[in-house]
Amino acid sequence: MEDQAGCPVKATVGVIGGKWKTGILYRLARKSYRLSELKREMSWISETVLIRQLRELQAEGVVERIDHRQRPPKVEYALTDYGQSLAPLLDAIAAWGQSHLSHKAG
Amino acid sequence: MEDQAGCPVKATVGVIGGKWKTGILYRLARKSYRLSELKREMSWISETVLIRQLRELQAEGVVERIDHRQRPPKVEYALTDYGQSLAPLLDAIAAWGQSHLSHKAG
DNA sequence: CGGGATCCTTGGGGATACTG
DNA sequence: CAGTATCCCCAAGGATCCCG
Repeated sequence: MEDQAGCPVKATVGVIGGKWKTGILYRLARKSYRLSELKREMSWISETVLIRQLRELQAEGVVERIDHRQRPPKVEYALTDYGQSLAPLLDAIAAWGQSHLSHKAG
Repeated sequence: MEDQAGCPVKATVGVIGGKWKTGILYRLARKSYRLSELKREMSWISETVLIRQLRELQAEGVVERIDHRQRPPKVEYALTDYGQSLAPLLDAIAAWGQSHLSHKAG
């Protein structure tokens, strides 16, 4: 049962399709974040999973990890240049969600 | 641990976030489909799941089921007017995926 | 602060069989 | 053709403990 590789929609979902990835990317599209910041702003995600999803986004080349090599540790996460190409998509997702919430609220 | 309801990104993901939903919606944005057509074009999805995801999309109000009440049965699926508002988003998803595939291919 | 290693849990996806 | 009804499974998400 081949999975019709090469489907554009699947390609995108493969990158941003984790449970929290769009939320992470949406934030990173605005500013770079320290890990502790992300943990605070998305406190409903377990730390393990947050880091795992960041790693996967790195592996896809859309997020970069910037280690400032300081004591105490300071590590930032940001979109790569390539990841920035997702910005319009992320905005579209947020915009539709916004109108959807209004729609449901009446 | 509240899940930060009211987040626009989550609202969208809640609607289109199934494993195959974007693929289904992307097709329905172009034309209405009979169930058997969808099954053929997305033959890698099990029938059970395909129908389940269609039901969920109906429940969200973005897909409508049109029963022509014929023998043999003829049922069509299409986007609702509201679902049509997803079209730009679906295009953006497909467009990014397309460029992503080129990106990886070199 | 920013992780890695481990183990547990769950629900979304899937296979199969049957029906009007 | 267009479904429904079950049962199953595993990968993704999550909790916990430990570390430089």
